[in-house]
Amino acid sequence: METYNPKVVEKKWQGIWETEEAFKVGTDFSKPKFYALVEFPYPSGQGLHVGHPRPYTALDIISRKRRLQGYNVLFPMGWDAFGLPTENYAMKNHIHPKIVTKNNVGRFKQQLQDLGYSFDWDREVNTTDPNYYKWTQWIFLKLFKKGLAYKSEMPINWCTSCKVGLANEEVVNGKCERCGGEVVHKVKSQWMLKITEYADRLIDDLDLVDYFDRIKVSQKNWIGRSHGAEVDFVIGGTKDSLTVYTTRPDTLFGATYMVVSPEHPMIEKYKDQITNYDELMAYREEAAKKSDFERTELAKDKTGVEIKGLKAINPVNDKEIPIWISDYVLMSYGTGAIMAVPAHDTRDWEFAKKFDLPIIEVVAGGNVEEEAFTDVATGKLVNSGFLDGLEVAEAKEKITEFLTEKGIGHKKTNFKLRDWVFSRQRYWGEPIPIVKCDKCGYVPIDESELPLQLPDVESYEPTDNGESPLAKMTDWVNTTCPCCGGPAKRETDTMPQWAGSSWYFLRYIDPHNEEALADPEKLKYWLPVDWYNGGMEHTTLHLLYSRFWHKFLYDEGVVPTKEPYSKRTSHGMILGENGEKMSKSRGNVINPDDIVGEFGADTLRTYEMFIGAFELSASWSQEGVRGCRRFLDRVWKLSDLVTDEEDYSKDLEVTMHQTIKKVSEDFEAMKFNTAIAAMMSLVNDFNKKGSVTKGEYKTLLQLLNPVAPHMTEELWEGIGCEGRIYQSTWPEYDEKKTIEDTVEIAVQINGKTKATITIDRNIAKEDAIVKAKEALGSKLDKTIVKEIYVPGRIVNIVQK
RNA sequence: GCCGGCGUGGCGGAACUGGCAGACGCGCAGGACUUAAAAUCCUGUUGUAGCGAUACAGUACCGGUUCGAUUCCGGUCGCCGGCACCA
Repeated sequence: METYNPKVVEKKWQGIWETEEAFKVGTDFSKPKFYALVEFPYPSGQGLHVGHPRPYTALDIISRKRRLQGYNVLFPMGWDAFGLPTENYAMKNHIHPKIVTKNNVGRFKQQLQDLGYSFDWDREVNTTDPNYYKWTQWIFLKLFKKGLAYKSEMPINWCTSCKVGLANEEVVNGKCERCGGEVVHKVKSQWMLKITEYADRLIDDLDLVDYFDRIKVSQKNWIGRSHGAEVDFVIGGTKDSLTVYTTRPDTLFGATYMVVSPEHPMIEKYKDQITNYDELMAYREEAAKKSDFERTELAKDKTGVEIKGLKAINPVNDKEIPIWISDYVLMSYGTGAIMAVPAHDTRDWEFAKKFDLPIIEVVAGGNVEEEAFTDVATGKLVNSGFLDGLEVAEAKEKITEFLTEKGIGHKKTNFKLRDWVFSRQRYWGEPIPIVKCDKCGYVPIDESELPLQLPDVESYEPTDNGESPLAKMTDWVNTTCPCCGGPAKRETDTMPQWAGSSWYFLRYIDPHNEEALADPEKLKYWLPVDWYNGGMEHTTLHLLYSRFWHKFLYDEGVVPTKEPYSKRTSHGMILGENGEKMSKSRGNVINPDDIVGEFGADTLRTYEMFIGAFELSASWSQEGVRGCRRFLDRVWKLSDLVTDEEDYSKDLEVTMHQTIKKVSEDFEAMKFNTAIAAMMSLVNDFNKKGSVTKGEYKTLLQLLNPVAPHMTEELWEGIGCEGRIYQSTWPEYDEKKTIEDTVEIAVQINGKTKATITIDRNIAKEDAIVKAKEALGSKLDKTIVKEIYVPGRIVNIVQK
């Protein structure tokens, strides 16, 4: 055969696959299904990054294998195309974001097609397509009608550079995740989604799914569920009480003061009784000025002011204790107030030391003068009246019962998770389908009016007062109230980028349906997604948001499953040759087009799978790419050594069965690197032997096909096989034939290998020991204490 | 600080439930082919000593369990990722 020319081969087969509709999703619902999903890309102006093909190739391999195994496979692709960079580019170059998106999508699509992925392109979706975002808006209306979308005046994270409100998740170290600009607090009326309503289920239902452990752990930490109690402290001289949340009700006897957040409403309420109100206000103002970043930066140095004129009463011992304000207590968590137990909480301890407040030990086991004793596993209660002598866990139970009986407290679960800030003061996003009427308030538009299309505007610049560019479109903004028919104004904020990506996997199932988000019968067949792979960076945001929406749609009867994805895996990043993250400024960017041009798509695919453990990050190596091309060249050249024999040759039969087993299992476990290594070994075996039977070669081509689909199709045809390799059946192995009859095992003395022997696999222990002793000969020179034989593995003689 | 992960040749990385450490690839060295180079093919390649068979050491470090530890346990150091005053 002539030399391997990927340029010709790859174009040829991409054309054939398209003509033959090779990867069109099957409609026979009696067949088993497999839904493989990769995160759809944001079509940026830079084109495909060399990191994209890693997860795409991985699931392309799984998908191609599943097709050969007889499944209906849904492996779709689309575009998460709303977003800031497009809008920024549009602003700078005065091109409509629609056009920018179209161009970028065109480029991305061509690049993906050049890589030979088996996507069914008839199911392509685009979040910016009105026929798509119609349903994003439809879901929003459902949320609104259920009271899960609400408007709230609240301090939001405001990026001073992008002039846009950000979700908590978009703020990294007090900076804007996108532009690195300073983030400050700004009070604005925002649309919020009540994800907190689903907090428990988002944790508990993780038991129903198969996710990488670290993904489950991150989700749990992010939701941050904690169990404790709320306790009421009476404010001295009033009938009112101050409620705190604590996870350590057992330490109640050690509460020597209280702290409330600087924004706590009780300060206003008791303004008249407070003698140092001005001082408190000054402190509050200082705290408000600090950005979140500064607040955490200065975490170690506690500040605060005592509220003079008010005291609280510790409900268990009736002691009068002071109340302080400090910015280490957050208004947004718990009740905005805490009971301080300096002996057993590190922050309270630091605060007490600084302001010289009493520290009372109530759990024995540490030295509370030196540091807070926070261990809950070992200590016993002291100085705690009826709790004395109990373990922490018992004391918690007992005190909570006591508080409940007395009506001054109760069990309480809290979450770190906050509601989702859903508004963006931006143009390039889904319009929120709500109008505001002075009489009727916020009114949803009628479903029949969907999609509510984005109007064309003159300028995409956000306004300085923080309003969306849409606000300037008075023709669009002024409308009538769907409820009373009076004059009303449209909502001008748009949805965040996370909206469209929260349900896109549903639309792939029935992308052209005009009557519904998707046909229920189809949803029933295809859901849940069997295997979803995506980046670790999306575990706390996208993954959580889409699980939330899915659960909501489940409650609404729209989707048939509680969870959207039954399995979730994550890939590692691809770094530059110097081991650093690829970036223009570091000058270490690899362009996938260049690799495809020089070596071919099959080589790029093979290399990215061979580069290292799939879930770990890996550095690029141009030499490594060359090595993979060499491997493919060797497979190619092997076609000259193919004999007519359809069976496996006797001497390689075991190796063949072993390799099929290894590759089949390793693909499933995403151990692509070792699967490829096994195929390289097999090729080395063929070359050593100088020939390969047609049967052996066909199997090799089928095993390699998911990784290098173009080349294997060409060779399949080249050696005169029937049909296409994509229509063939995944090779089977016989477990019995993966085991050699004879095996070479190690012979050890005291655990150190001294010789090897070749024995029959089923040899009796006695015979194995005899053979081993023969092999050791004079090395056995002491008294034998023990003889160990692990069948098929090792003989170990212990001598003294 | 807390949570998660990792530490193996010159490099990327293998090693099933504790059983011959270093598969496979890269690089390097030597050889074949060539006028020559590239490409390709063959041989070697953890370190130390030895011509050699071989011996000893060796999976971040210290210790433990075991006939036997890269794997399990305790401690130390280092790197990466996430969260970060969440009461």
